[in-house]
Amino acid sequence: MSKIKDVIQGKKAAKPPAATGRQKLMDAALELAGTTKSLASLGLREVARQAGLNPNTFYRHFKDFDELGVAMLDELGTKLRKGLRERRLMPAAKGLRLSNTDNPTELLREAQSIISESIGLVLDFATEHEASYVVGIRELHGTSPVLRKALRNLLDGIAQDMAEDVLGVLELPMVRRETVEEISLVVIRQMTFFSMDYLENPEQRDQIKLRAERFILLLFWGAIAEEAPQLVADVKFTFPK
Amino acid sequence: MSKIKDVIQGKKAAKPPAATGRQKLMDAALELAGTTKSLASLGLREVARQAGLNPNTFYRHFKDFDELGVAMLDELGTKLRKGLRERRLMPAAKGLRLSNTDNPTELLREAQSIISESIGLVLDFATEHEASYVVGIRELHGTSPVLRKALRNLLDGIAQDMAEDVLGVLELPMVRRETVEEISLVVIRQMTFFSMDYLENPEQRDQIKLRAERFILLLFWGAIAEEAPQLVADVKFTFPK
DNA sequence: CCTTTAGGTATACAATCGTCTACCGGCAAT
DNA sequence: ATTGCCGGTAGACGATTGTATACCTAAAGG
Repeated sequence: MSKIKDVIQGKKAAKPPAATGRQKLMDAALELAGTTKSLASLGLREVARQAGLNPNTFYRHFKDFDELGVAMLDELGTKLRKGLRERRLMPAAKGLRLSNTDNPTELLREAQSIISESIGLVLDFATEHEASYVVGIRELHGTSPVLRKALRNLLDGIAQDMAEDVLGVLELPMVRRETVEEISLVVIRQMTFFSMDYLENPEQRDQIKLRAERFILLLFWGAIAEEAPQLVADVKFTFPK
Repeated sequence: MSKIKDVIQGKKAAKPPAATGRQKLMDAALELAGTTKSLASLGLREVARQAGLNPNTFYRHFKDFDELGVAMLDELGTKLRKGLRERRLMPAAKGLRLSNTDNPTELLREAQSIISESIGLVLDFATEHEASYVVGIRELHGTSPVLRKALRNLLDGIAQDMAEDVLGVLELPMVRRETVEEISLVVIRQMTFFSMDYLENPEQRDQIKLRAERFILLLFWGAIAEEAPQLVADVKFTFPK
């Protein structure tokens, strides 16, 4: 029972169920930015058209494109951090506290498996939310200072989470807190490269994932070697190849 | 003695001396992209105006914006790799071959100073060519597949250089070639982050540089610990703090 | 019941855009 | 001496852009 006007203008043709105009705009922007252009280079009319809305409606919800961008990245960040936080405590819930200094070899073997799992979580998330993910990484080095800062903060926050995980769950007793935080930061940043490779080369995913794991292990192994050299010599531990 | 037409249209007002139209366009694009927008979002007329040229002149030299971008990044890449290659062989020329396995402590101390120098080279380059550098990193994650691929190849090439440096000059006997190549790649990629931080936070440059050095040391230290654990325990070597 | 407000629409305007066609001077080669 | 191209300009085109003004409706609040 749609009115003539609606038919002419193609209204009410939203994709999923009903979505608030704001969300429609964000979805439209995501769709366009994911395939074609960068967020900052999108046209106001362009997104409005894609959303099936009047150009002016844009102003009702956002005044800038930066504002829209921040909202989008906000959504992305929330989803990501929630997703990671939800599952990251699983080892702790399982009562798995790896502070066993008696058998460091076994400790490291467990640590490796946890790292592998975490990497898997991130890569899975990237795969499932490819569009948002790519847009996010794009804006990380993009032209808008506002969005850049927002992305930096997101990554830093994730790095903090990771550091706390390592310190809390793994309880690596031989590595200083400061070092763990430093490692977490570079790991999270490096993951942007790994995950982009992962998305762009589906046929090499296993290998890329392995590389990422090896990278992290190298860092922690280096840290352990720095602060507890004797341990390294004693433990029999081979890297995955 | 400029003609009236020229005055009206503001011609002949090129900045440095005489530049071929092609170069003028590239400079103009760089100037605009460095401050305001992303390469892909630049307007043909916009750059032509900035270059003091007729819009149509653009077509004489490039057919795409991708083509202009490739040319610019080509220039950047050539400058960068040349600059690095010029100075990278200095240690070798000095006859400094660090394959002294008798005194690994001293070896590592030298290695550290070489790393520090190399990092300095990269950061200095970034500082001296800030505009081009930032644009390059921006396009590394940008929207144009062509430019992305070009940038990837550039980084990969630099990583290869670095790997050969490490293998040739340092001659770390205990680390496998494959590992060195892997480390070089992640180091070069991580340097994009470090160098952006470096440019954006001039007051923290010393600290950022130190972080970068520590990062690299961690990786190599980890690799050594992996493949020659006993060495780590024997050598007395403290990280810079 | 009246009024405000939030979300959406229609129309209009000046500016900018990419591109097409055509013209022009210099320089080199035939 | 003529031909042809290379780099540059001029002008015009239709399309698209961001924004301003004004109108509409449904819901909420008093």
